[in-house]
Amino acid sequence: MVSCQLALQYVHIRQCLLVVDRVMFFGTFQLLFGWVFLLNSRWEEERYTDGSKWRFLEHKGPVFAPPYEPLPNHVKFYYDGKAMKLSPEAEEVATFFAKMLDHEYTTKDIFRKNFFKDWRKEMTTEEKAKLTDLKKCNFTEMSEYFKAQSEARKAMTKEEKQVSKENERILQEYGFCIMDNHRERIANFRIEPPGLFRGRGDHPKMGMLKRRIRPEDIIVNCSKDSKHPEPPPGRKWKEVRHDNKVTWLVSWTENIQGSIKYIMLNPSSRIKGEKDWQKYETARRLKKCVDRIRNQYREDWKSKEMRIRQRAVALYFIDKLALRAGNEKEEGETADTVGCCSLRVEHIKLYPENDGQEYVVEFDFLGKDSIRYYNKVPVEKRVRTKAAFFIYLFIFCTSILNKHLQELMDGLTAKVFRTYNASITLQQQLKELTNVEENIPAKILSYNRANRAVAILCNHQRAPPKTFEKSMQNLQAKIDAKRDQLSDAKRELKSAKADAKVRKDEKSKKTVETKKKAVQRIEEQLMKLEVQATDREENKQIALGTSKLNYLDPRISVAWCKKWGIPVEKIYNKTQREKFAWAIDMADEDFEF
DNA sequence: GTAGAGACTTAGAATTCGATAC
DNA sequence: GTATCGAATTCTAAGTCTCTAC
Repeated sequence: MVSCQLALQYVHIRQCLLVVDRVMFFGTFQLLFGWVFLLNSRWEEERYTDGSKWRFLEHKGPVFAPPYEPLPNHVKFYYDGKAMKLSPEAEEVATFFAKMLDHEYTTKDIFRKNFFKDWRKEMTTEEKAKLTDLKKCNFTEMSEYFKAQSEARKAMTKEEKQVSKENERILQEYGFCIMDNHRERIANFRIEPPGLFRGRGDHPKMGMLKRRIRPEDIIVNCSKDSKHPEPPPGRKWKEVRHDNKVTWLVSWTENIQGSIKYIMLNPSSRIKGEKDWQKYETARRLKKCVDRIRNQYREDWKSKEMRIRQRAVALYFIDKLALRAGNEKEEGETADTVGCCSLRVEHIKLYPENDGQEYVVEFDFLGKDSIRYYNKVPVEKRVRTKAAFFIYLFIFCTSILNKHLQELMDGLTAKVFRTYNASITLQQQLKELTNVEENIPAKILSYNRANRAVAILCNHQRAPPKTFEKSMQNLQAKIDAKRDQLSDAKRELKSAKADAKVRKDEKSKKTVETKKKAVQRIEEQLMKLEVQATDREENKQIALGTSKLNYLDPRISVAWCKKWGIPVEKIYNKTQREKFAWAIDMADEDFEF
């Protein structure tokens, strides 16, 4: 606990020191406050005991999507083969569809149906009467126009620079806020532009119109004593709130699901960094009592109460397979996806014996983001018997499960098991796979393999990149060329050696040395390419970044780097290093998760 | 105890950036 | 200088979990 507090304090101190770096942007005023903040630690304690998340918050408000620009007259929309001028409202919605014309979405019935229904709401009475069949609508010319525009944008190098200057200006003006005397980066300061809703999987609402968000929809959150963000001229905010128990700066309600959207801080901010660190500390606490909890749920399999037996089986799956909790969802409102507690009978098959293994459970269901989870696992005999009850009779409620977990350990929820099992797997895999003899590229391949083991555990998949085959071919071509280069270099070395044997002079000896070095250099380059190819092939369908960013305690990776003298830059890019700054500064070689 | 709102994290796809080869 | 392609970044959907009102 003491070390946790020290670490937390350290993070705060580091944040204050960062103010020095930021003085270029922010001036000495900020620097001065940074140090006052550093010295006034009592202030900190107060913030953590009264439940507030901040003392002072000031920002400029959100950046709205640019207004709709009507299409030039020569770009036509056709209905039933005839050109037709649409009203601006209907035209805007039509452009959303036109921009997606090449996408598979526009071929799906639900998407088309939802789009057409919402599009008609934006039409004038005459348009409504005339446009009755989506099949007769021709958006090709619109689509071609947008494609040409995007090509032209790519070609304009100089003007592009103007755009990025403008982006930088907007970033500096709206992309930062002041929270407790620190200038913090805002994650998503731009309001989501209007468009067509793209749900994942078979989403019943795909294609619906995501309406334009106006200042009147926006709730702004800031300090009472701050300079409040101004709405655009002649407009009003929905509300200006001063709630320091929450971390969001701006919120609005979206029209598809009726859920609230937020503008929050960047992962590099103090508020997010501390939360992340706490998450890993909870997972480390689980490590200390996981044996007791595992014994307990094994014991519970024998319980006379079915409720307890089922709970124990669910927990076993969450622990062993890193399944998500699986909250209940409103039927028909979202894609049909499940997690552990919402599994249904059709998602599981039970085998007394399968492929030479006893008591096998086969899982086949769509999880978060409609990613398929398929796994066949041998389980303990009792589980198989209880699982039969579980899937027939029980749809377990996650809040009851979490309540039980809370009793087992303070702060324990189903999600903590995922964090714990992911991090401990990485630590074990790194120990197992890192070979002392290997050079840095080979060690990094081992590091990536350890990461992949975690990604497989957490079922982090991605669609193979469209350019995958081509990129593999390119890499293979490079490897072949390098191999040719190597055999040429070896041949040259051989002949230089023979030459030196005959001549026996200094010049030919030097030539041999130079040729030797060339061979070594090419061998190293070749190995690097081969490692890269292996890595890319193994990564084909695995979303490596997800586990790396959300489940793996960065101190494990940083400690591994320190142990093998590998620069942290080799495993974390700039953004990742900013997010994990707390860990990079703190972790040492002996860190044990 | 339960439903729903609210706040926050986790997630893969889409887009943009920038290094490299020519 | 430009084209290409992989990496980095952005975007926003889709989860988890807590809290509150009944």
